[in-house]
Amino acid sequence: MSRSYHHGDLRRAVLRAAVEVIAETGPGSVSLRGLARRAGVSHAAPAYHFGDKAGLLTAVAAEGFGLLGAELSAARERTGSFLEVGVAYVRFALTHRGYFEVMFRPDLYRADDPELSAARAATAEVLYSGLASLSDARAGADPRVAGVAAWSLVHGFSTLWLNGNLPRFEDDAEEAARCVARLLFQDG
Amino acid sequence: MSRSYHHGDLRRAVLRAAVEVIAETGPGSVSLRGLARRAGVSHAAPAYHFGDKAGLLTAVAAEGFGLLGAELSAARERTGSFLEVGVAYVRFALTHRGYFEVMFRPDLYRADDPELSAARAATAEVLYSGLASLSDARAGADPRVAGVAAWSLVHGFSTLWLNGNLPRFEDDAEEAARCVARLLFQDG
DNA sequence: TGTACATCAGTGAACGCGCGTTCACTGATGTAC
DNA sequence: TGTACATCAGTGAACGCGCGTTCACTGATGTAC
Repeated sequence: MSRSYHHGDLRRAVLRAAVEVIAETGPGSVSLRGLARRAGVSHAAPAYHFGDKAGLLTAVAAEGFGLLGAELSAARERTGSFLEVGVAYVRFALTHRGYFEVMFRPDLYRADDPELSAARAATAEVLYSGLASLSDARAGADPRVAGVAAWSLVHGFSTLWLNGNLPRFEDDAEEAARCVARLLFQDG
Repeated sequence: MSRSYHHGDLRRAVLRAAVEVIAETGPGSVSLRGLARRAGVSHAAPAYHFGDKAGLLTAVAAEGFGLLGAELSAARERTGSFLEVGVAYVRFALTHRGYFEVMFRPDLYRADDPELSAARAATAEVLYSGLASLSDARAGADPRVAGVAAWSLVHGFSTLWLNGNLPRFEDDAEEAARCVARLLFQDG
């Protein structure tokens, strides 16, 4: 990538900086000037590209939903297990903290952005499509309720772990998540 | 309360303002000057009392853990049901958002503060003491794992609901939480 | 009961800082002829 | 192939703002005598 006047991929550079900063110190400490500094571009460049902070975080969230959807799909195809889809959700949260911390905070971005909405819906589809097998196992359970339960469990585990609230009874977060999820997803 | 030079209960006034602001716009938008304005005191007063923002949020978290512990205890004594303790957790999160949003973000406060640690430990005790009955029902489950599962479920539900991520398939969050939790806490 | 003094809670002016935003600009690239 | 011009990506100086912090201060309260 030439170090000329035109950066070439300023958008990527700023997004990368954003995800790094958010993973380190949370979305609250994102400033356009700070990202510009980290990405090595002029302080006005992020605003030039993304309009404002909400525009930037919208792009982060959209990209994050795309990545999450891909990882959940891959886990389902690789293992055929809904339990493992849940474990993949936790793994995503822990390894892509910079995305995860933004995605579920719609107050931080423009939730009606069409690109974001599409990515979000595609991800939800993956999550919910695995539910048929789960609710078969639990006779009579409303699949929507079962879906929210599954989502709540893996989401809660992820946020509690990320914020350092869980007793570290396992070094391995992924294995801990699997044990925990097994109590709800008994097909595992 | 006299409107004299000495406020009388400036500490309470600032804490109340903080909890209100956090419930409205999140902990990121707390500023000491903003709280002072809202509480009707001089801009330097919050720093005078709490030292800095972390000191203020430490006080918020400590008070929050005290309130949560009391509500969980009350729910257990009122109903004798671990399921209802979980529902009370969700109810607390939704009705005391200003506290809840701080309590599980130890990066925002001084987690080693003794008063806070005590309140936190007392709350954990209430949560975990109900686990014996739960793990009896699930033969062979490690009670620590069962505890983390229960906590993850109600915590995840609370945060997803608060941030507007759950499809509102029920108007009544508390009843929705009860349905969801029943899938894990089968004693309900 | 009255006076003097210390202490304590809170004030408000002043400071320097990083921020978002604006805007005239500049340099590279693409297109027409 | 060469020249002229338009467009587009990014710049950098300047602005006004709200913030946290400092510090000399003030006014109320408590204590000693």
